[in-house]
Amino acid sequence: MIMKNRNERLMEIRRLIGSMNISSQDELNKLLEKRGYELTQATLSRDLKYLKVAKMPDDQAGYVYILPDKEQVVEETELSGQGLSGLISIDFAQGMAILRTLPGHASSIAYTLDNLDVYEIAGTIAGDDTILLIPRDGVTRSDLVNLLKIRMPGLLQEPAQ
Amino acid sequence: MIMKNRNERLMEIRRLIGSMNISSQDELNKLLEKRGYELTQATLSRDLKYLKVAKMPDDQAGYVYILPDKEQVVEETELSGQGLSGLISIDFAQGMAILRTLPGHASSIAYTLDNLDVYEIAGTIAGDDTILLIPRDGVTRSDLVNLLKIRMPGLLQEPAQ
DNA sequence: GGAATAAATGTATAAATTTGCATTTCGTAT
DNA sequence: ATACGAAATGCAAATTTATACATTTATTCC
Repeated sequence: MIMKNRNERLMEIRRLIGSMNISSQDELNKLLEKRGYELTQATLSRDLKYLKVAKMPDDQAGYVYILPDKEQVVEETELSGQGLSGLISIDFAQGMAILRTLPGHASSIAYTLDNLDVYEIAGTIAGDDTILLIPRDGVTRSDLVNLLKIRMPGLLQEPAQ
Repeated sequence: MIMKNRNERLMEIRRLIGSMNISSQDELNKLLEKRGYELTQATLSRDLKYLKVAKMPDDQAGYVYILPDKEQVVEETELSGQGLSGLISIDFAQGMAILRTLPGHASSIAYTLDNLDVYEIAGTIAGDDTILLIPRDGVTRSDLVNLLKIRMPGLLQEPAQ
């Protein structure tokens, strides 16, 4: 049986937790099984620790898992202002993202992106008006686009597929 | 032995969790004991659920409890802009807080405060330029001042004690 | 006040999560 | 290819957390 790799699984876990209310590791594990992943609850516990997923009380479901939101904290402060306003577009090639920026803006934007400290971004390299963003394995285009949209609403235009 | 009441305990739990890294309910319970509270882990579990305290993985401590942060989410959007800019001052009397606002601003600010949906605020009543804010039992002045400071940095001047 | 009702808590137990240790898998260098 | 070290995982036990049920404590309504 072909075992999908860990990074794909981690991304799938993020997607699941981000898109629905999940109350226990067993519940999450069943969802993962349906998607072709096979693992024990112990591994799941470690995955959630790695992803910094928190379990929070919820009126409806009792308890739900939530993704870490350095996002809201860092983002609103660092990005909304002028932090990322020089960003022009995103494109994808060779499994990586190429961000175009205004001349001279690349390194500061890349710096900001690095400091988001999000799972999806493995690293960045900046030139003068271009940033090469290396996504972690398993991260899709739309994952990245969504990520960036959240952080710079209005600034980002959908890249041509 | 005089048992401090539940609300005081809940506030103390919030303070403890907000100010230090706590990794388990037993650990928290011991801290509470030192402060004169006596309760079982079961009650603590219920308290944490009531307070919507989440347990999140942490590089240092393994796991730590964190306070819910509707704050950052709601706040940045609803308040930073003009939502609370009409607020002038805070004062305290009879265990309640009296907020002064620009004329006509009271009810909209009170509405915003209500929708913060934070534990500390039991309720509000607004006139034209004054808001009566009823804190929950056990909530101190500085609790409230800190709460408001977080939401409207710069807008709030320390009230005369 | 006293009965009735609801809220809070304890006890004991079940459920859920974490972790030490052994094993397997994977990558890398020889 | 083989050997080595590191990373990932499973298994089982320990720890931690949640909850059903009973009891106590507080509140409300006559």
